[in-house]
Amino acid sequence: MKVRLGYVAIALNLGKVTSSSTVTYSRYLKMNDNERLEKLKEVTYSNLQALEEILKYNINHNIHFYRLTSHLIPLATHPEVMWNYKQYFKKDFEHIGKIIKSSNMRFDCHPDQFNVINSTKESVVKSTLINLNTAVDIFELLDCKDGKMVMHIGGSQGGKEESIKRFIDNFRSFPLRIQERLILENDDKIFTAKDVLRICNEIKIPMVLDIHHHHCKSDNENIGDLIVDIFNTWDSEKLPPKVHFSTPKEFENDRKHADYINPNDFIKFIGLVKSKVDKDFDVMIEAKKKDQALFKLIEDLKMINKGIKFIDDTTFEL
DNA sequence: ACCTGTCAAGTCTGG
DNA sequence: CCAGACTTGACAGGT
Repeated sequence: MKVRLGYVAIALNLGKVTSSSTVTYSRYLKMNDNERLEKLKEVTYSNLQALEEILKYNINHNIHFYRLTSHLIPLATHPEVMWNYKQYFKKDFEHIGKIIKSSNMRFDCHPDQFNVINSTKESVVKSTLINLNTAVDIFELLDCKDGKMVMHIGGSQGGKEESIKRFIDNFRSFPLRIQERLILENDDKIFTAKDVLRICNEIKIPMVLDIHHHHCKSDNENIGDLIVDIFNTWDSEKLPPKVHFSTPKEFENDRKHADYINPNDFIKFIGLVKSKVDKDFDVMIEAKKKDQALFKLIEDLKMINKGIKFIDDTTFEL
């Protein structure tokens, strides 16, 4: 059984390099027409350069998967701006797309929490649709066919059952290009792993298990009973199942992420999975120290050993 | 150089 | 019905 490790969005080892620079709308309003377009292009260019640098860093460190920032293109979906970034950066996207493809890197994104598929407000669902379409546009510009969007179910207005029904109805009303790229994750407040599994089975899309969220909100469900079915939601996918792992900051079930990963908890979890299912899978490390936390975990795992055998920088077998 | 408040976007709670 | 919490990084403006 092979397990690969990855991290989220920001490479701290690269210092100030960021692919999430922004132009805020209030800042934008203070500029004249020329300055506006110049600024948007300048920031976008710098974000794309940074993304390329981060991807090369990932490749150099044998990191096989990565989550793209949701701030790559400033104001791309703002209703009063909606500028045509595609027209200016087609070549740059193509170039970066080739880097991703040549390294065979798994490449996902996680639209921000104000995207709510099951919102009771039509305006929110509408802007969510715009944002998700833009995320798909970016995948397509990168020619990234396997890129997925990780989302939560959303709010619970009118009760959980009603909210689930709203989610499924709205999901089915979305264009296929979005449906095909959506994958769903259990959250830390409302929808448990079992809830999300049920939804994923009904609409036939893969589920990402977030084990930290599960500890925050589980309704006493036992993850060992669910893990086989969760992994099975990936059966018709090219990519292996994906799991998010983080260590709580202050106390057990603290929703905030700690700087680093507790290696013993990590080993315990991996052991639990192994006892239930024999499938390769990917673990996304979500920690404040990002890539540094990933590398520290790897060092810790090598030290503790416990039958974990690394077969490349970020992949181990057990 | 360092610190602080603000930023397009949602949801939920509690007054 | 409204204010504040939740929560994250970037950035502008102040010291």
